[in-house]
Amino acid sequence: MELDETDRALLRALSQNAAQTASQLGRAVGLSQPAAWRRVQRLWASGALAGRRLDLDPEKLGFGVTVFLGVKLAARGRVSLEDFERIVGAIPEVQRVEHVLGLYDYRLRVVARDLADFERVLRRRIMALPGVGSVEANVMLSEERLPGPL
Amino acid sequence: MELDETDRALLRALSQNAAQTASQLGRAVGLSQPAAWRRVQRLWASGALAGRRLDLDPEKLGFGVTVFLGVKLAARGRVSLEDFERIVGAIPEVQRVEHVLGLYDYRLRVVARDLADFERVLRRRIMALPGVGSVEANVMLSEERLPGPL
DNA sequence: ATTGAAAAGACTGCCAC
DNA sequence: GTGGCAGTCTTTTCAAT
Repeated sequence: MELDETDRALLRALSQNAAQTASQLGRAVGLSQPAAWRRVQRLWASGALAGRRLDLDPEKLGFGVTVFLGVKLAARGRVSLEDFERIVGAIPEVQRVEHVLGLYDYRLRVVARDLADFERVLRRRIMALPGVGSVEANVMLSEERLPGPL
Repeated sequence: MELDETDRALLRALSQNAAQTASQLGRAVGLSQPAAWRRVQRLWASGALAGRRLDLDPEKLGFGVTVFLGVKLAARGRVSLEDFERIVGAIPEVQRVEHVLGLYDYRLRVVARDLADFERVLRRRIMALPGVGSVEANVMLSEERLPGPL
C-alpha cells in the first residue's frame, strides 16, 4: 500500500500515544473523526499497524535487572537453530530472542529479580543450553525508546 | 504495591492481548467485569501498567533492515554520556538507545530501508559521532517476543 | 457481585467537493 | 476518489443496590 504524508502523520501520532481516539487523531492531523478512523482502519488492514501492546514496568513487577546476552553457538549443525530457539524460548526469564548475523548468532533479552537471581538463570538455564559456544553479557543501566524514522 | 496471583493473571492476559475488554479479562481470571475493571485501574495507578503501544511493521513501512550496534566509547570523559545520548538520539534511524555495562557502553537498534541505506547511516551518522571508539554490528534476521516471567 | 444508566467512542450512510 | 456531517449502535465506565 502507498502511504501519503497524512498516513505517516497518523502513524507518528499513534507511536507517541497509542491510546488516542479517532477524534483526537483527527484533530492532530487535520481530519474529521470518521476520516481519521477510516484511515486508521486501512492502516490495520494493510498490516502497517500490526498489534496492540502494553508496556509493563519491570521494576514495579520485581524485576530489577535486565541483561542482554550475545550467544555464539558452538557447533553449527549439532543443534538445529529451531531446537535452540524452542528451548531458549521456554526459559521464563527470556523476554526476546533475536536471531542475528554477525559476531553472535543470537541475542537474548533476559530479566531477573536481582543479580543473584540473574546468576542462577545464567548458570542453570543459559549455560546449560545445548550447543552454546560462548556467551557475552551486558547489564542494562537505562534504555530510551525513540520515535524512529517515518 | 503488592501484587497477588489474580493481578499477575491479569497482567499475563493483558500481555498476550492488550485489546481485551474488562469483561473478557474478568472471564479469563474468574472475576466479574467491574472487579476486573477496578483491578486494572489499580494496576495503571500503581505504574505496573506503564503505557499503551502499537506495533508497526517496519517491512510494510519500507524499512527492511534492522541492525543492532554495540558501541564502545573511545575516551571516557572527552564526550559526556549525556552528550552522546542526545546526539545519537537525534538520528532518525535510531529506534532505541540502551546504556549498558559490559563489553560495550551503548547498544543501538537502527533501522534502514536496505543495506545500502544502512551503510549511509553507519558511515555518515554513526561513525561520525564524537567519542565513538569501536562499533560492532549484528544484522537482525528474525525476532521473537516472549511473554516473560510474572 | 449484579444490574443498569449515562457517556464516550466506534461505525455507517449519504452528500459535497 | 476522499473528506465531512449527522445519526445509530456498541462499549465502556461507574454508581446504586
